[in-house]
Amino acid sequence: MTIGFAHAELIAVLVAVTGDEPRVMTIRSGNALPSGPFEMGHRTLQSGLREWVQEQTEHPVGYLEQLYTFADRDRNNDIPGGRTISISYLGLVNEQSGAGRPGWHGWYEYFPWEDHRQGRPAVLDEVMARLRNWADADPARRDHRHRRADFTFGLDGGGWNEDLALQRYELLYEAGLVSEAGCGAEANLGRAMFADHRRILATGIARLRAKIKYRPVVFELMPESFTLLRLQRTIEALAGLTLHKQNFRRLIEQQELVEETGGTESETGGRPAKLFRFRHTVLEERALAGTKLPLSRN
Amino acid sequence: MTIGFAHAELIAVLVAVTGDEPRVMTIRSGNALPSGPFEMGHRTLQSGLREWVQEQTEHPVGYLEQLYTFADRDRNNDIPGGRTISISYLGLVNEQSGAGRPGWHGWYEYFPWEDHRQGRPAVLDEVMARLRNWADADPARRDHRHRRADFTFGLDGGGWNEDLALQRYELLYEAGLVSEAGCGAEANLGRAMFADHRRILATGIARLRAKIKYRPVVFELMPESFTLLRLQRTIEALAGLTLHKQNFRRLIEQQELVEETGGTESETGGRPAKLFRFRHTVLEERALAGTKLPLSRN
DNA sequence: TATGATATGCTCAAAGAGAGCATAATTAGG
DNA sequence: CCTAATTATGCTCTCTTTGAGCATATCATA
Repeated sequence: MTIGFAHAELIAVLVAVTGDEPRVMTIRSGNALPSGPFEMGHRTLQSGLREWVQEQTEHPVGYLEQLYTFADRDRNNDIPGGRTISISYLGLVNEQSGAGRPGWHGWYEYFPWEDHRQGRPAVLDEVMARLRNWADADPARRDHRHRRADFTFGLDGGGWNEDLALQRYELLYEAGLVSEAGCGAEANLGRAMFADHRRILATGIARLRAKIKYRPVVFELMPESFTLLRLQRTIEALAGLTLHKQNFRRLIEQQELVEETGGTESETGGRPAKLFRFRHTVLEERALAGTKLPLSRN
Repeated sequence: MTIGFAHAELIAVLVAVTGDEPRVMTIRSGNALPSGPFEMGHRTLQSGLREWVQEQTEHPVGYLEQLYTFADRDRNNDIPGGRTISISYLGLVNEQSGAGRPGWHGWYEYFPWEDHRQGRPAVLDEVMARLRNWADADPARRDHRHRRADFTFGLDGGGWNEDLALQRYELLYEAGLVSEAGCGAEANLGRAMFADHRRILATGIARLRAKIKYRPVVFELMPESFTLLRLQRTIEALAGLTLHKQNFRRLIEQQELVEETGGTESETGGRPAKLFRFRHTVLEERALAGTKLPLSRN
């Protein structure tokens, strides 16, 4: 069988949360995600990326997970005689290291419609208005487009679903409301990025938002010890939602994900909060994968 | 920045369920997964793969999802002057088309310990015994290994978790109990495959087992109309578990995934069963992504 | 000392999940 | 025709999980 040739490139979505803001590591003043060649010397993709990120950013990467591999013909950087295959990864960086340094930009700069922590963001009105225009522009697909818009943006009675970040970006792309899709910069919603990097970022956000619900990955973004409110704020930042405080504590405690360090923190302006640390042993203790199938016991 | 060169290859895990057995499309009498070059002519990876599979197998592929991209140095087929990047996909094929044709092999031929529909499979005793030996062989990591084995194989009180198929295979690989890891063929558990194809198959199985719980992908494996028991048996085949019949029906019905066709089927040996069909509109109706976060409404 | 703020404990109702009993509608066998 | 075996389908009951909110505790500060 014949073999195709291609150029291989790694792209990283590095995430940190500082000051209750989810951030992503960027280059070119926030216009692109860090990327680099896949070097032949490395044993695996994963180890190659890890080394390379460490060098370039001086931040140790905790959790690292493959996101997606792109090789579309219409991607930029197409070099004659071959194609570029981009393998993207999601990496989580501890809060401490990833602090206010340059290069870290807030997620919601790129996706202002994704942050619902202060209630429904105002941009959503504009977004929906323009989606309606787009839907109406094609009489044949009008209904389908309206339903799709309502569904992805939570107007169909189902409510806002934070996991649909990628679908939302893709819809806006299709509707020509982001400049990466070729519309003018003046028509662009959110901040644009180089090539398809904003799409890759959306992929990472969606993946992470889904993952924090069934795997204890948030702790990769936290310092060694933390208060429960700090943990809550971190998750809220990622999900773009606010959580019910008491129920959040109940959830964390009943899952036995954390244990008290014994210390307290009193910088909070109120009653001092107990400090907790992640129980690393849970990683080899439990599955945490909630089956929803109605099993029979026999 | 420099660019790495590589050979690109696509590998497909094509799944069908016939006669209550989950099957995978293979070549070389069941020793390898179908694979092929990534041709330059295609617009996207996905479309390229779809075309290629259609040609090679004459089966239309319904659902298609990227699994994982491998580029490890120690993979076979390494050609001097470059590396092979393998991009693997999971594809679902309708039962009808994928029927008893040659090339389709049952999953559990390769992973006999994964099928718990007839109760705990007998091989598990041997598997665990040999894992214990392996664990005891290294006094330093003994405890950790025992805990890991107990956990992945459900002996730690948590019970069997069907989603851990990949972790189980990886553990057996690490323990040298599969011939792909270099142990002799006589020591191998299950049926071996070429290179790392069995690992890729395990990845596909794990992904599919997890996915059927929150996305209505099973229907890609079903004929147009089917009875609820048929649907249940299909899911049971994939999960390697038996389900509680009445509760299964309740679940399906309350989610409004299906609607009656009006017809019935009486080949069942008992009371005739109503026929149902998948409500394709649910795909654009609901999210089906159950958030487990304790939201606050304000 | 009163006030504001956050931390933390607890309750109550509603929704969901697990298990199993009961009844219905067929076919196969006397 | 009658009976047993077999599968379909309806329904109940309990236990757990989730959603919401009240109440109390413990700090800093004006």
